[in-house]
Amino acid sequence: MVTMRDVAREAGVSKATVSYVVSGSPLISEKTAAKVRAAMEKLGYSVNHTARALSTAKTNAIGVVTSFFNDGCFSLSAGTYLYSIAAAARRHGYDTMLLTGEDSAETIRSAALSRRIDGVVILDVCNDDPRIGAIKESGIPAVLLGSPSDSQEVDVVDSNFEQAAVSLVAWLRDSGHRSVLFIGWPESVYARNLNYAVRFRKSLMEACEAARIQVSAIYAHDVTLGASEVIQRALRDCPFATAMIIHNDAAVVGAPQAFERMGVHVPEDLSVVTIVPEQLGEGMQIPFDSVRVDVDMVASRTVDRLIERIGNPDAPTTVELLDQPLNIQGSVRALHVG
Amino acid sequence: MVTMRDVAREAGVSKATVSYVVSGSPLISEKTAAKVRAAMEKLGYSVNHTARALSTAKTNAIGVVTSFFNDGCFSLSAGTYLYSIAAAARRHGYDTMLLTGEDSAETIRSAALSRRIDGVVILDVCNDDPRIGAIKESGIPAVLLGSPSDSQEVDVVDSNFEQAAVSLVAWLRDSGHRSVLFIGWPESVYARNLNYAVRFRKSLMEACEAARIQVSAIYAHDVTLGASEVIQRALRDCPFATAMIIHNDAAVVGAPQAFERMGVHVPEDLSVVTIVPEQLGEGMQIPFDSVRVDVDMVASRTVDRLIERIGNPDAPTTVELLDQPLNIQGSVRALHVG
DNA sequence: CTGAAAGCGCTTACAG
DNA sequence: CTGAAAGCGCTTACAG
Repeated sequence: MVTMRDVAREAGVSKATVSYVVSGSPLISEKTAAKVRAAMEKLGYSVNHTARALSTAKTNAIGVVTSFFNDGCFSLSAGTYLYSIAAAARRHGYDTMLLTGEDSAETIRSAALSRRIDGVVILDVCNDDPRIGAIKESGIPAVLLGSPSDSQEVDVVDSNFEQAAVSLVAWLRDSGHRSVLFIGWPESVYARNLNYAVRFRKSLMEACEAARIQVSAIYAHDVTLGASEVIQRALRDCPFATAMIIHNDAAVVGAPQAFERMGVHVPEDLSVVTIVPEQLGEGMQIPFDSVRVDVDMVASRTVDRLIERIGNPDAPTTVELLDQPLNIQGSVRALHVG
Repeated sequence: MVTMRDVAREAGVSKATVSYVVSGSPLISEKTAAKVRAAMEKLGYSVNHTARALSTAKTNAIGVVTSFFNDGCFSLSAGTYLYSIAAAARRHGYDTMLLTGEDSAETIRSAALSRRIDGVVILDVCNDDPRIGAIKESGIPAVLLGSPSDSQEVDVVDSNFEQAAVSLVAWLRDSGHRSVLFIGWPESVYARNLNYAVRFRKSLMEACEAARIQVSAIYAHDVTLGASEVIQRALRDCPFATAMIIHNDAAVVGAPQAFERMGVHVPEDLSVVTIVPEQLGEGMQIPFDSVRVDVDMVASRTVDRLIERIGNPDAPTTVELLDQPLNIQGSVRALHVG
């Protein structure tokens, strides 16, 4: 292994000078720097990350905690968030560590205590999430990608699911719809208090109430892609509904086939709106008017916030809910009010 | 931050003794060890991972390199592999670093050079994968989760796609089928030489030839879940085929709806077999006779192999292709030979 | 503008 | 069975 010592010797300077060149200090003359760079090049030197980390007390790595599963089934969008977070971290010069463990609160605690990471992003946040306690205890810089009812002074960045619900309801209301079906996640997701599910539903119900829209909620049995069953059930139970709001990635993906099978034409027979991760919408050509969650942007902002927090542990905490755009595709029909 | 010094002072012993206790050396008397443990407990000590890494020249972390995408669309199973790899690594006491970068060969090189990780797992391996060169150059311990045509003396662990193809063909042949449709990944996937796609197809074609089964291959336009289009096209083009082999996760997921829409009954009108990640099969209740790839087992074995390699860089390299079981669900009809 | 030196928090022969 | 000491490869005041 070639170290700074070797480079220093080769270039005829001291270790300190090499170090300054590596970190790009302007104090070093260009002439010396060139000499050092030549030596590094020649020897194939690369700074030892561990040694630097020990010296600076910074690992330049963040952790990301995710369960990967919701309700026992592999989450369709977990990978997307991971990817976007890792990419954003890299832009800041940080590596991303996958913090996967049985007991994720414990995982956070030990990662923090052993100083393996400088900060942590929490995904799939629930209300009363035990991981929040672990963060507070260990004092590790953290950002919740999710907005629990009580974030306990931990930074929050997330999509604005409240606004999303409001804008979808407004769109249906303005188009004259007065009776809608809500297709949700499995009940267990709400029971676990997963914040995005709970927040969207709550806001949706309130918006419908305010708009005097009648809602029937139907929940998927499980998180499967063949979720057409729930849609079928919904339409049977509520034949008078003129519109459907879907918040369930798998059901959104399965919906076009379900409609086709049942001979339901969108929007002639039924108007449909949804909320989905943008990547899902693109890749799968979701044909519904929908709020598109820009995962890359949300992840990016989350990492930005974490880096800021690492840099300034005492700054006041913030809650950022990012509005997501409504994408109109012609799946909502304007009803004649009569 | 509480260090070994603090613990040593508190317990009235030397740093060395504390270190031995932490690492569980049997040389320390139980009495002393108890004293030290009490001090650690009292002060809330936890070993500083970075310092240990510098001292031992081991990071206890592995990297995993994945593109997350195949053909521009988010891979349905990427997350599954990541999750299983991270879990397996954890069992060995290793952390998992997400190595995501534009130029993944370069990413590997720099991670290796800066000694951030002890070894690396490569996913989505292609024939002539440039990352293999980066591995050889940097000399970092590595395992390919995938089996390229030339693995250049790098360890390989993967599902046995050859055997999978053979067993699916045998099953169709024994059931009397003589003309089958093959639904593959988009052509771009084969063009990129993604090893699992290429290997499965090649083995399939050979097995069909040997069994005197006629094959028509149809490729998806893109990797979308609404891949029913390709199935529809296939059935139109080859109405005489009695069976279908699908190797394309998205198409497998979309197939039941596609059949339903087209009024095709399985297995009465058409026999169907597939190969899918087990997690997909479970979660999505794929109703087809299929080879189920046990991702967890493959990932686990991959990590085992990597840890062995890290422990013994000079051991001979191996290629492990793991047979996957055929799962019969009644989607193949026995034809009367006549 | 550059170098000598201390220090980051561990581990590990080695001596006792 | 335990401790003093060197060393891992960096960074960073500090002195010059």
